[in-house]
Amino acid sequence: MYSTIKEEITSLLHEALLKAEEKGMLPPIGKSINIPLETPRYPSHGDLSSSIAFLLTQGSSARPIEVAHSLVGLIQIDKELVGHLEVAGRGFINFFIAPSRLHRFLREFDEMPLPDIGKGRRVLIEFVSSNPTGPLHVGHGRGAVLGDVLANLLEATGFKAEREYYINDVGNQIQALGRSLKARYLELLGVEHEWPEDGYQGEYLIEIARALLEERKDGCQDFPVDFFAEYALGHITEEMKTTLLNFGVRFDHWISEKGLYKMGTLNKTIQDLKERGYIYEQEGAFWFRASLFGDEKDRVLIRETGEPTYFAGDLAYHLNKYKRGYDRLINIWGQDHHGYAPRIKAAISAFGYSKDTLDILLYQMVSLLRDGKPVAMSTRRGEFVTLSEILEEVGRDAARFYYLMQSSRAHLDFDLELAKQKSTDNPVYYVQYAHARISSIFAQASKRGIRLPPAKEVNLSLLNLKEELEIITKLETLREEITNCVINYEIHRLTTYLIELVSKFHSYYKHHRIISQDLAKTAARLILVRTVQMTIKKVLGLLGISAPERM
RNA sequence: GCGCCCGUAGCUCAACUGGACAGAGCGACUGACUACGAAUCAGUAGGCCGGAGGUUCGAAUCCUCUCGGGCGCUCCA
Repeated sequence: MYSTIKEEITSLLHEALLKAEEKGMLPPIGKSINIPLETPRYPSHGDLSSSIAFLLTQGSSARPIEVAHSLVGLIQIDKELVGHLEVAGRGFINFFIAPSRLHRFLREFDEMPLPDIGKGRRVLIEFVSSNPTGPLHVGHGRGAVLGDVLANLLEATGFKAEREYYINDVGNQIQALGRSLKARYLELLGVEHEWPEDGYQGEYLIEIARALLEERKDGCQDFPVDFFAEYALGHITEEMKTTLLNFGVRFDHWISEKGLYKMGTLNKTIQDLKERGYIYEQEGAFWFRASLFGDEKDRVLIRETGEPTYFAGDLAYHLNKYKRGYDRLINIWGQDHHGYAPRIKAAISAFGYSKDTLDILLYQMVSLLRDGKPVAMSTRRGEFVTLSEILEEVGRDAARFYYLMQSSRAHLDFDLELAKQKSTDNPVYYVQYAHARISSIFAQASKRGIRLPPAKEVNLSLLNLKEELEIITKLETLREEITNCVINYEIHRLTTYLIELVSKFHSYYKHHRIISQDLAKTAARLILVRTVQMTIKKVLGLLGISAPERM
């Protein structure tokens, strides 16, 4: 099993700590102490730096710098790992990685899998799940990319991840959708009709009405609203599937709310809750005692009218997910649903599932900007730019990268002009360019009849320039970076990683020849840039973005 | 009114989850293509991390207050 440089140095520190405890130099702190070790901002502070001495002296009169020195005295330096180390500042311990350790990383790169974090555990990611009353727009795009990339990351790190879309195909808004389509249909026939008060005014319904007319001629005037609702739903979900596929997002399951009702899931769930004593009747409605489980108040499950609320269906749905045997559930929601989280968490704990098994990843709202000005959007009024239009205008790669560049916790301005610019304004091309550039180095090499031997047969110690060692160091941190992404759901870090890596490469390329008369050095450098290329490709792949050979 | 999130360079955003001197890109201004792709590189300018207190060896990061923006607070979904 491969261990990272960081893990290896951490264990050096760990051993030194144990020794110090044995010798009575330190009070026993317990072996479980979390040893801080991080990449410092400044290269002069080493490749990795630990502030452990500060931690150890907290609350005592001991001086960090002295503790640091004694610890350093106890560290068994492995010359193949650490070039040298020093105590600096007021007590930091700085490690400088031995070049030979970096060379070993390159040599073994091909056989190095990503860390197995999941160990085969099954995770269900539910995302997008937009109401099927109209086309997808920018906001849904953000959820779609986040969910898709998170699923990719989980799969790459040993989880068994499945993607799911929950279709809310019942309820008031679906009725409104049906009435709206019927109105449009009658309109096309020139029949006198009233426009429904809560109708959906978007153009898309006119198109769907035309399709219906084409298919069924004028025989549907007296059909019930349900018929029209069904027809509209079919069209809209098909459209959504197509858009998502164009965006590179594929779902394993499309779950219909109506389907769950038909299976009796809802009734069973409510019955079950009743037996557990978490339901009471008041003012003609049935309430769930959510406040017993951390929600701020109780919630209605069955309305006075006898109809279930959306929450009731969602509760049944979540229970259904658990019954399908997943170890962990992830829901990706827009920030506008955050108030809903305690409710659904209360529901699952009422059924005995730990709240920790459901992670709700919230992303902030997205505004669409054109010419620097926000574009107002409303599904109901039919004013919006669809995701499909954005994709057409910006392109899949650029759109995905744009979404992924910033933390999901921050509000996102999707600026159409910025996103589609083919310049360094748009880092996606900066990254892809590096990949294409390396391809062309290899084209050049083969034109000159150079063939690249396996890394094991190349003298990698010829890679001793500062820039070269920095690039390898950066390559080596990928595993850690990915681990952090998976654990903290901070996907935007991968785009930052790529930009940093690629910037080091471009600079190196500009200043040093890869292919030269010196065959041994050429081979070593080719191994280096090939590893850079493979890394770019790997990460872009996780982000669902192509890695072109030329552009 | 209550709750959640966000305020960092002119603009869009980072900052390894409490570490050492605050980091990129764009925009502005200089410079670099007769050897592997200039969608690139090298450099200059730009900051009271919204504000005020506090916690400690150390704060953009944690706590309190405050100002500004977003989103919630339905028998809507």
